[in-house]
Amino acid sequence: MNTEQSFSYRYPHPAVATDCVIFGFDGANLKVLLIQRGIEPFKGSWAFPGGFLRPDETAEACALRELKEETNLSAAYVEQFYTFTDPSRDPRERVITIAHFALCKIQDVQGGDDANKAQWFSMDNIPHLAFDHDYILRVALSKLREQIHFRPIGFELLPKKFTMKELQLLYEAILDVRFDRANFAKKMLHFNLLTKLDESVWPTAKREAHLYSFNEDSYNELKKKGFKLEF
Amino acid sequence: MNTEQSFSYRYPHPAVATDCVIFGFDGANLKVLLIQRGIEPFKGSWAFPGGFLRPDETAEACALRELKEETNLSAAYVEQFYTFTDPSRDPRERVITIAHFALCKIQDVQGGDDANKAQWFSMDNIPHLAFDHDYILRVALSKLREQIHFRPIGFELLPKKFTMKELQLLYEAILDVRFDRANFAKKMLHFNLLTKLDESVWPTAKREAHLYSFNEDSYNELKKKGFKLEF
DNA sequence: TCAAAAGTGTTCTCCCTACACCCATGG
DNA sequence: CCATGGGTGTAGGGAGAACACTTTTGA
Repeated sequence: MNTEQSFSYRYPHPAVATDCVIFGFDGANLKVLLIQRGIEPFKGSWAFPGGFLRPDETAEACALRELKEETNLSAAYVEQFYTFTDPSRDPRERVITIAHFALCKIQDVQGGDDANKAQWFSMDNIPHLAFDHDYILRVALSKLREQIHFRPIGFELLPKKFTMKELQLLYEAILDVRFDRANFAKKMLHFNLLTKLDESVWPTAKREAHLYSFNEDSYNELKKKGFKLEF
Repeated sequence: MNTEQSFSYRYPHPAVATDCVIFGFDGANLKVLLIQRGIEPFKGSWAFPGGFLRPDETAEACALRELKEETNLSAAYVEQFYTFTDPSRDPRERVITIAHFALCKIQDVQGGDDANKAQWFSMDNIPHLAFDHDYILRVALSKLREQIHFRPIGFELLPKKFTMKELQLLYEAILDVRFDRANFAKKMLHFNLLTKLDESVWPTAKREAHLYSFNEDSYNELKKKGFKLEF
């Protein structure tokens, strides 16, 4: 480090913010929660919830706080994925943003939306976003796709109990692929991450389907040994 | 975004820096290039090269500039991997650092080291580092291990021409595993990323070994279709 | 002459793939 | 009674793990 400059750092400090790309899953499509901006710049445009870093909080704490303030979500899984530093990405002054993605069970957020004009959008129907948020979204999705190979974070998007079909639709939506029904189930059950419950449901019609839940203990076991989810 | 605060952002802005974890490979061990600090705080301790973000440069440009200034390296592969924001990570004032890792061919850097007291350290023999750089190094290594599954960035650490043995040792060093010689070669050749050259060398002793080079064209082909390197 | 390094081949096993088949239900 | 969706089984192919064999050289 060029330590002479450390104390007498003569350049103006940029503002530092965090943004939160919130993913959800409605049973068929991957969704993103957006907020409509009330003031300039980009008034009326949709954007990710976010805000400025306070003196005593980490980026993650900031992201969680903004999440709570703007969407009433609290316990979602949050992970920092990239910091965007283009000098002209904010027209007012220089703002760098530490971007996070959050995964949440979509049913939790139904309700307290109206105040902030928050709304879920399907990934294939996203409006043009404020600032460089279009770009940020693309990066977020590609990082989510990478991460899903190392941790079963997909489960954060599902309710506690879910059918094999729902799980498959989720992975298909995230990775934008199609799987063979039978083989997907076999592969998933191999990992020993799922607990087959005694309950079952009639999801849409026709036949009943078993319910599964995610087994956190098995996951912690697997983590120690190291493992990879392959798709 | 809480836009009321955007203009009249009343909190002091933290200083923003970049740090560069520089990985190299000497044919046997994974190495990290460290710089000995000349002034307080942590005077005499080893740390990563890094410095403060200037008003008109991106984080990546800053990382490349610091790399050049402090180690004379220029064309290494650089990738941002995490931003560290703990409020007390710098004892002087609040500094957040956008951390990058750089991969470079170790032979390129031999030479212009002395001025800055730069030195290569083996991963299994790292001294206690300044600031939170011990922690940053652990994160850097784990991100490097993740990335190596999606892009063949390992080749950035090898000279233009290399033997299969060297390639294997590199992957073994990065992932800290052992591979079967025959199976590793078969797997690598399957990807079609390597060009077998007509030349060969006597690496250490005993028998001659074929030389290979990394085939960028095949890699770009593969990227379009999407692929995974599995180990 | 022997050990080490490089190149090559072989076998076994397991898992992924691609289907096929059954069952239960609602229309 | 038939289309649909859930559950399960199976044959084939391919890839990885383990290991054996050969060749060439330096000590």
